[in-house]
This record gives sequence, structure tokens and C-alpha cells, in this order.
Amino acid sequence: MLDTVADRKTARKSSDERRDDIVRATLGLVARKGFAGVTLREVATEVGVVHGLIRHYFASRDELVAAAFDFAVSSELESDRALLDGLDPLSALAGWLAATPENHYRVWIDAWSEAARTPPLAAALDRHHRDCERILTTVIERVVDAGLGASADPAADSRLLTAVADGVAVQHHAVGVIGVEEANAIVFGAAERQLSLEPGALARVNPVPARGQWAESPSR
Amino acid sequence: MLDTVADRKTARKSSDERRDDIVRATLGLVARKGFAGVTLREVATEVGVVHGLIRHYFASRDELVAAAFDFAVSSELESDRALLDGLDPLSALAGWLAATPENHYRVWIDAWSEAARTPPLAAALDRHHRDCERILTTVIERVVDAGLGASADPAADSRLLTAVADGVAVQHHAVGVIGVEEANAIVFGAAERQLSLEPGALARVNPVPARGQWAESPSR
DNA sequence: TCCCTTGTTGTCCAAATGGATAACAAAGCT
DNA sequence: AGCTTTGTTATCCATTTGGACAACAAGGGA
Repeated sequence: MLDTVADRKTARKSSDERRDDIVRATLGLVARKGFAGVTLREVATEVGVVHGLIRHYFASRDELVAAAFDFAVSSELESDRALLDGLDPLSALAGWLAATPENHYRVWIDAWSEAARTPPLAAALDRHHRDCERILTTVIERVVDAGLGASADPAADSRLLTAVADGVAVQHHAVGVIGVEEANAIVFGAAERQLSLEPGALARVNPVPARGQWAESPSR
Repeated sequence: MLDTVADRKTARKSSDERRDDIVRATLGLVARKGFAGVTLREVATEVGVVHGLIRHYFASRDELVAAAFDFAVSSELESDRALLDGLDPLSALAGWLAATPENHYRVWIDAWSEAARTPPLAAALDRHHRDCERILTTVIERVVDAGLGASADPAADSRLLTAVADGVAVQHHAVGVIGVEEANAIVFGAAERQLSLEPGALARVNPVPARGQWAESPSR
């Protein structure tokens, strides 16, 4: 029998592929509806399968959202490591501090509120946050080593700038009182002042390297 | 007949009183379970009534949580205004920037994530955020007028310090990577640097005036 | 005191959700 | 080709939730 287009709908996907689709769809749904708003049936619909199938891959709804968050954490970390290498210190710093995409940050804001009620999520959040601070610390040290700026305590500066970036992201993504240019201006300005860079050093980095984010399921 | 203890359970509360109880209980529940996790039945149980009664005061669940959030915003704003008056500039600044209570901030973090899906909540959040920035701007201007510090652009400094405070609050309340002393130290340090205060000026304010928060239903 | 307003309860209902299970079908192995 | 594994579907179920409604009872005004 010919392998017609109509046959594709019965084509079975490999286990890994399907699992990946489900996780990605879940993550996208988390960004739109929040952790508490994710529904097995909605995930299934998005993937194009019956909701019972999800049970075949994940023992429970909690396990599913945990897997989705883990995926977000690791894929982000992966792209972050990639960002670090192969960029001059100032570009790396600017790229790290620049505003991240909408759905990207929504997941984190949701994670902040859900962490209090979901211990495994809290653990993953803690891990991710420390990783972020550590990465920024390294970037700061590179800037200092290159003689482009100064920092008496890179770890402390990293913590402060992380707070600024998060707070600005809230103003930008959640509250919506500032736009992306203004958000970047505030964060860049704070970093320049804190690290004794020449004013405008970060704003001049162009184009600002964009931090990665998970891709929507590519097969749909 | 005597007004015995047993009679109290049949005592009918005034409309305003009951409504207030419901709103307060809802707000407490929002802090613990998040906006999406609030259930009419749970609110009713906490207040000690049947869940159907809530419908008598609020047309829908959405209206209830909106009312609860409005209450949080206004009661906070009220206590904030009170904080402003009758305090010297530095104490006001320190009191404003100091870490706020746990359940207090949980509501805001939840609001950040829910605002994207609940327009009225987004509106209230926007209003509140601007109020907060304006209040801090005023405090900064008082500090400058008193000759205790400097600010080229109080509104911009207010925005930055608000971001720092929010970001630090996330690290403290949601992620839990820092304690309350460390949180205050970071925010105070940032403010001292940004406003050219003498180092330690804010940390020396003692006792730091505590910002108010809504009270749990007092009748229970 | 009678009555009307309204705070309050108890109960019912349809919809949605997470989970369980049995039948089925596509792959892969021998 | 037969058989086992496992991806997949179609249903079923118990539970929870927001909402609707009728009956009741406490207060307050005439």
C-alpha cells in the first residue's frame, strides 16, 4: 500500500519524540496558563493525542509539570553556557542582562509563586537561581580580568544585578509599566555603575546577543 | 432568654462585617494557595459559612478574588501613606525598602503571574505599582530636600530601587537563597549608593518601621 | 404584633479534571 | 510469518468546582 498523506495521521512517533512533544507543549501551556492552569486534556489536544496517552509517559500531572520545568531549566542553562563562550566580556554581560522573551520569563514568574506549594519545583528553582548567579559572577570576573571594569565582590555584584534584572523583568513582563528598551536601559545602567564601566558601554553593544529559549514543538 | 454562648452560632452578622470576613479570608487563602487555588468552598469553610452564601455577596469567583486583591491594594496603600507621615526622611526610606512580611509578598508574586490572564487584576496591579513608585519618589525627594542625599532623577531612582526591592524580595521569599538581613543589606546598600547617602545610613535606622499588612479576620 | 427585607442554609446540577482500564494497532524480534 | 512489546485510542469513574434555587429565619420598620 502506498504511503499516502492520509497515512501520516496513523504514523506512530518514537517514544522520545512523543515525550519531547508533550514536554514542550506543557511548557508552552505553562507560559500561557500558569502551572496551576495546565490541564492534561489541553496538553493532549495541543500535541494531538488523547489525554490518556500522557499517562503512558508521565505517572501523574505533577510529574509532567515537573518534567516540563526541568526541561526549561536545563535547556536554558545549556543555551546560557553557549552564550558565555565565544563572546567578548562586554557582549556576554549585555547578552546576559538583556530582557528575555515573553513566554520565557512567564514561566519563571509562575515558578516563583508555585514554588511555595510545590517542593520539587522549589528545589529546581533554587538550583536554577544559583546557576544564574554563578554564571553572572563568571561573566563579571571576565569583565574585570579584561580590565574593562571593577568589582570588589563579583558574587555580591552578581546577586544585586540578578535582583535588578528580575525586578525589571517583573516591571516589563508582568506589570507592563516599561518597554523593552527602557528595561534594558535600567539594567545596563545599573551594571555600568556597579561595575565602574564607562557609561553607555553596555548600551553600545550591538546587536545584543539574545538568550535562548525552548523551541515550540517543531513538528506541528 | 439569656444571650448564651451557644446562641452566638446563630447570631447573624451585619452585611459589612460578613463581607469583610470573606474578603480577608480570601486574601489569606490567596497568599497560601495562589489566586488560581482559591476555592469558594474553602473560603466558606474558613469563614464558617456555607459556600452558597458567598454568592450572596459576590456574583462570581472572579469578582471575589478581584475584591480581595483590591482590598490588599487599598489597605496596603493606606498603611503606606501613614508610614510616610511622621517619620524622618531616612526612617521613611528604610521602612519603605525593608523586607515586607511573607504572606504580604506572596500575594504580589501571585498577582504578577495571574495578571496576564486576569485583566482586572492587571489593572489593579498597574495602579498599585505606579502608586508604589510615586510614594518612593516622594520619599526620595524628601531625603534630597533634607540635604541627606542626592538624586538627579528621583522618579528614575525610584523605579530602579523598586526593581531592586522586588528582585530581592523574589530571592528572599520565593527562591529563598537569602535571609531577611541579607535582603535588607542589599536593598539598603543599593539605595545608599544610588542616592549618595553615607554608607550605612539606612542600616543604622533602628528600629526599621514595619510596613503594614492586612489583618487576619479578628473575630475568629 | 405583623410583615417585608435579607442574611443563611441545604441541596441539586452540569461541567471539567485526573486517573484507570481494556481493546487495538504499529514495530520489532525471532 | 508469528509473537511480543509498547504506543495509542476510546471509555468509564469518582471527585471537585462554580453556580442556581428554594426554603428558612433573624431583624427592622410600620
